Amino acid sequence: MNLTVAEENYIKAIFHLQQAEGNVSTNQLAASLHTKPASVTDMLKKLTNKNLLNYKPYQGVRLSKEGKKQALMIVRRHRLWEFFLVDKLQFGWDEVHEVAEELEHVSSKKLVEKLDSFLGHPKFDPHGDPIPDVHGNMVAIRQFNLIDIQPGTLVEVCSVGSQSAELLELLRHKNIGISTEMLIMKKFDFDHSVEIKIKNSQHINISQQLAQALFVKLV
Amino acid sequence: MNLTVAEENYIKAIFHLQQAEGNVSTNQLAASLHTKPASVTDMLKKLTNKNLLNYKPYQGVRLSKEGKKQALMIVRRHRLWEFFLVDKLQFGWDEVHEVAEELEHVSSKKLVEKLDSFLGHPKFDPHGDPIPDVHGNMVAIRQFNLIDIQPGTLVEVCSVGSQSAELLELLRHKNIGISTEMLIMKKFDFDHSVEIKIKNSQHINISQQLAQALFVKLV
DNA sequence: AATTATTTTTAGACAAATCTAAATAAATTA
DNA sequence: TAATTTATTTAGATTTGTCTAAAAATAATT
Repeated sequence: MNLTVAEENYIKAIFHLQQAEGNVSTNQLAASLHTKPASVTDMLKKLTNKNLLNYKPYQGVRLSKEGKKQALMIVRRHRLWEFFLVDKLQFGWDEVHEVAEELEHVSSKKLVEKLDSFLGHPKFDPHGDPIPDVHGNMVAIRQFNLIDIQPGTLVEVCSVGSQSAELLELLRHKNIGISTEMLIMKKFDFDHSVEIKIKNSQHINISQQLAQALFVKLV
Repeated sequence: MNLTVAEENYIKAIFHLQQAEGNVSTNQLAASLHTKPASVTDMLKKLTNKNLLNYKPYQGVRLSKEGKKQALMIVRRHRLWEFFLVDKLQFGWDEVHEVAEELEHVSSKKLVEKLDSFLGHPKFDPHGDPIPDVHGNMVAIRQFNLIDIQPGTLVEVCSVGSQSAELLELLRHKNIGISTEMLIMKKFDFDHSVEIKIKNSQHINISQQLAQALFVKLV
């Protein structure tokens, strides 16, 4: 099953839209892909012939089993590259999307698996979205960057943004690890640092850089 | 100047062919790109309109100044990605070409420059071909991988394949550095190690891994 | 120099992905 | 329910990059 760039973009857009809504409409897709409804109809027919979609005219569309499998692999590539760009190339997490849109279409199986190993099999991308594994499995819950959490919220650390020795050293020093629970106390505008309180411990301050490297879930 | 993948592939092919020969013929290009002469003629007209080529019907073609500039940036991306694949993702140097063919078309300026920094501004790709810098300048001489040199040859170290601490430690220990001259004595089939003699020093043995990381020129 | 062979270009067609404009189906509202 | 609005599909055209077959230019050979 070899897909063109255009086909992959349709599959990915349908995947994301059908998470929220049920069946995805032609107009929704056209808006999402910055194209016209007539073009969408054409492509839906084509992808239906390839058994990637369940599509009935006027009834909207959903991914077939095979379509979902393809979508998960595209999302996997996209999020792995986003992680690479932030963790290795020092991109800001807000400037990686467009570049990852291009890299995701390089589909060498070997490249993707070696990249995954090189990155240390990350579970979440820099936005906190889960990265599907090689079989398409991924964590269901949405994780948040600590920097985005409002004061007063109780959260639990789920994963860290990189595996660098420097980060791990700092985490050990602050006694923060996976599944550490913490209450967000205050955010300081001056340096974007965050004051937190770890269960049965004192208040500590976390720098912007560290907060951006911590992914948490609400408890 | 935004080029399509097809256009970039033509520019790159012309660049490589005009190194060897003078003007590049339609048939040569068709063979090199696995396409038909008629298709080549069409594309040559198109690229000529974009001022990337100097082309006269029946007279063959050469890159214009702007075309050469574009070609050098494509080659730069290709070789940087090849270096990345071998040095970071542990690909064999003989299996990177096809993947790099795809990655080279991702043309984000920022991506390429950050990748270059991340890799330590390498001067040669894993095949010993020079990597053009951001201005299109590159070393003229062809370098060779030490592993490919025949016994009896006198060579001089020009660059090393990576900047890892582990490699640098080993080189220091063996007293090998840039511009070290060495005579290749013997190659062992069992482990692909190489016996060399450094000027004014004793014979030493170099492992396959180390030999692959050393780039030399003939003296 | 005339003929033959090779190379290159032109002419016309095709698939992929898109578009506009018109037609049709579905949903909404009076 | 009928009329109207909105959503979707069809029909036909366009662009990009390719192709085959035929024509034209160049090169090689007798």
